[in-house]
Amino acid sequence: MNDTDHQNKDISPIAQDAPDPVRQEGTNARKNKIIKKATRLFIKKGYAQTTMRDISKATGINLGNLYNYISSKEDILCLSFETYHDPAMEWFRREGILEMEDPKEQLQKALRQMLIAIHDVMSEVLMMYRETRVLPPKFLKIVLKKEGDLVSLFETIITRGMEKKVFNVRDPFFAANMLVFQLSLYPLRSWNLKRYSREEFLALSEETILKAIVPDFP
Amino acid sequence: MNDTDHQNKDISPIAQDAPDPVRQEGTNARKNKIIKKATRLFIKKGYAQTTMRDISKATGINLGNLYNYISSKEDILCLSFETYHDPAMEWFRREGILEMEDPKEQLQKALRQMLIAIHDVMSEVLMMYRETRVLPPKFLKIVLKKEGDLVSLFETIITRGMEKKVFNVRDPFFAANMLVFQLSLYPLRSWNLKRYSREEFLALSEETILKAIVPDFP
Amino acid sequence: MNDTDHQNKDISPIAQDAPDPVRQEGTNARKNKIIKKATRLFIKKGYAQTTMRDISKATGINLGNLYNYISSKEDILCLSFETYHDPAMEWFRREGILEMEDPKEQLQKALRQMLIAIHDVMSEVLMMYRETRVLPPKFLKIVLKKEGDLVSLFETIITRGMEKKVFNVRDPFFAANMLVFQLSLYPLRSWNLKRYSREEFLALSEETILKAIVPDFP
Amino acid sequence: MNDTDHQNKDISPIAQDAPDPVRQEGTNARKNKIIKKATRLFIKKGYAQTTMRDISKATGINLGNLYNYISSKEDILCLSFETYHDPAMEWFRREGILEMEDPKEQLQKALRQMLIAIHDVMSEVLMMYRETRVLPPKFLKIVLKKEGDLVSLFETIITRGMEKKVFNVRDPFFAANMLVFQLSLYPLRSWNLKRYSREEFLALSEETILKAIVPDFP
DNA sequence: GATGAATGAGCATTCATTCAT
DNA sequence: CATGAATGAATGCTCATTCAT
Repeated sequence: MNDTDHQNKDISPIAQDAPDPVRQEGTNARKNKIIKKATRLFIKKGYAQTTMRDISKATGINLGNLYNYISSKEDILCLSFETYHDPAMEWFRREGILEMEDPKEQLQKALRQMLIAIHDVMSEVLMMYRETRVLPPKFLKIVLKKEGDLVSLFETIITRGMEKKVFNVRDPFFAANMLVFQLSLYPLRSWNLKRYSREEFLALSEETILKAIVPDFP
Repeated sequence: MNDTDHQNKDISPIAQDAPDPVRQEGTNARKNKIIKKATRLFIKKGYAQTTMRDISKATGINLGNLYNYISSKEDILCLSFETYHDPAMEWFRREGILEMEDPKEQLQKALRQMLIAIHDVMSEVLMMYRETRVLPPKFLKIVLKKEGDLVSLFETIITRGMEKKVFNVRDPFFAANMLVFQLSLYPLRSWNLKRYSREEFLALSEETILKAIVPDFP
Repeated sequence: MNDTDHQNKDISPIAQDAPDPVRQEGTNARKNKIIKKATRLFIKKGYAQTTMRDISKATGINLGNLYNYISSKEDILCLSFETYHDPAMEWFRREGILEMEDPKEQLQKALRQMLIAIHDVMSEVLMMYRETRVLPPKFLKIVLKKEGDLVSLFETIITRGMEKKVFNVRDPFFAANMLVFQLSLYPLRSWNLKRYSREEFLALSEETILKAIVPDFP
Repeated sequence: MNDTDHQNKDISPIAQDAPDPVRQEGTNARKNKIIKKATRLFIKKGYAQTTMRDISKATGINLGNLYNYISSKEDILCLSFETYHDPAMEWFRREGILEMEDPKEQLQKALRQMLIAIHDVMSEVLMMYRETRVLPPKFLKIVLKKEGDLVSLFETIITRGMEKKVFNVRDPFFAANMLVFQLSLYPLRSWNLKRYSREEFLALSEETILKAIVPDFP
């Protein structure tokens, strides 16, 4: 009731870099465990089909006790989104990609970075595509905003490349949308793409995506 | 009790076009109505959040009576997949695309056809992406098979174009997968693409997709 | 959700007088049974300590099925209040007390009427005193309004008697409040009043209450 | 976590008045604090709706630690009854009312004393009326016994007044019951009596109550 | 004494499905 | 075919109380 829900900024991956590991580490470890295990269940069975009892069993944490770490089942889903959604963009920014000079190199590096990131959490991405609907409206807005931001980032890169005449697309915003969407090819279509090794897949994706933007590629 | 929201105006169009007044028409019309209304509910609220009571209310068919037309809630989902999944490929075949000579023209026509088809049932496509997980394994296999078939079709076209040197991709199977995936851009990303009119969107999609396959396009 | 709760004007005791017993009698009978049995449980164990399972067991109606007749546990409490709260005032009005000429006779009749009515549902009155807190705010307002109306009725009677010099109180509104409160003596203090027969109790109450209002009574 | 609502200003007044600095004072102060804070919660939210966590938060005493001072939630309720129930009668006795000669003066003083006492703890009285049901049978018996004793006290006074011909009631025991009940008018009906100041209310109550006992009053 | 994580029984409510009529 | 009451297992969540530290 009068508790503030969603005090969950504390699961950011940045915490791993923090030189000060002397906190309520136990509590956080528990919380992370819940998120991780629950995410696996959401992936395997779907959010609606996963019960709190499942999560209790999977984490080994007593059902009632679970609620000392999270505030509701929905809360876990939101936390899961935060855990697997944010890092992608964090990594993106951290690499200083926005400061790169050559648009072609810039696009290529950003693209590869994202392809790898998404490939490595592909089940989570698939789950998020599926369960977005269940998010509480407030949180949904945040998620879509972040997703929109990622598109904008690529739009900026593409626009710069257009001005420098190294890229050629009819509509940078559309191209950015398509590009970001294409990043999810593997998570959403992995059942038909098993024949490719990780490296093969990354190379093929990169080439195919860039072809639509960079003339005379490769 | 005093419900009056039985908007029964949407008898399945197929039933109306059929020149054959088969006797079980009534039964079939009912079944189609159930599928259609249930699909709208699945789209709006999600499969898990839609109750049989919702479907009963939406169709105006008594809850118990519903089970005279369908055998379970899951059954309705499968029927919904069939209804909106099959036509796409049916239209595809019906147009005699497979018999066309010029690969470029062939690809272009097939692509446009599919883009239109998917754009017009985009909500249904989005729903299917979301709820695939719920399908019983047996039926899931069928759905994936069909989806794989569609990819194969495009693979065939692309391969022919490669042989005729009018297309240029590194891996036809991969290209076909990416192409089929790109078809779903609108259903899955419509929230960020509202600024485009239907025609604008179709043109942009077509161009972007072809660029990765046809050299010197347009 | 989109059902209209509290469609429960149909439990008024008047229904018993109705010459037309051809309705959804079955449903209503069930609902009344639930209210009645649940009220007994609320009386015996208290609202919070009574579980829906208790009510299911007491009524012989399956737990899930219960919800076809009522919409929530809280709903049952409200229905119970309506059932046992309203009749008192209905009876009051029906007797045409407001039209009586002689204030003394009028007050005496009204008082006796109410004493009897309350004596006969004393456990229910006690329960209502106890559980008022649990009512949803909206419904609580209605209940207090009705209670206030009853006080106003007596205030009117007393004021008229004052004008006619047959009553003597310093403050009619206060006197009416005290009078209405005194009506509940038996429900709230029955544990200490067992020694009196019903008739003894009614006579003593009437006399004691009137003494404070009518000079030289009896 | 970051709670700061520990309003610890209300150490029990009894502890402050006590001239005896017993060593377990700390423990007793804690216990009194628990009772006091819990009572406020019982008043505001009801016994069933108040959780031990609420009490822990309100007192600033750790949840587990709470059980070092009280033995159960029910125990707190009993202690609360004792705290607010006993003083009334203590004050009564302390004033030496039982030794007074003139019955009229005696009744008037006793009555006023009780009216004031109850008026000042009216929320507590209301709470006790509501939650009596929850008391364990053994303790309930004690409470009712005390309440019965209070009635007996007034019965004695009234009987003496009858013998001295200064009072006139048909049944002293009934009159005493009614009188004691009338004392609770304010706690149970305060929502309809806000228009009176404390002094107005006390005067009106006194007059109305006495009218039923003392002939030719005032 | 103090802490707060742990326990597990219990609660109101929902819902797909069945079945007698 | 149609009805709608009936079933009962399941679900998310709460909470008094205990206990190791």
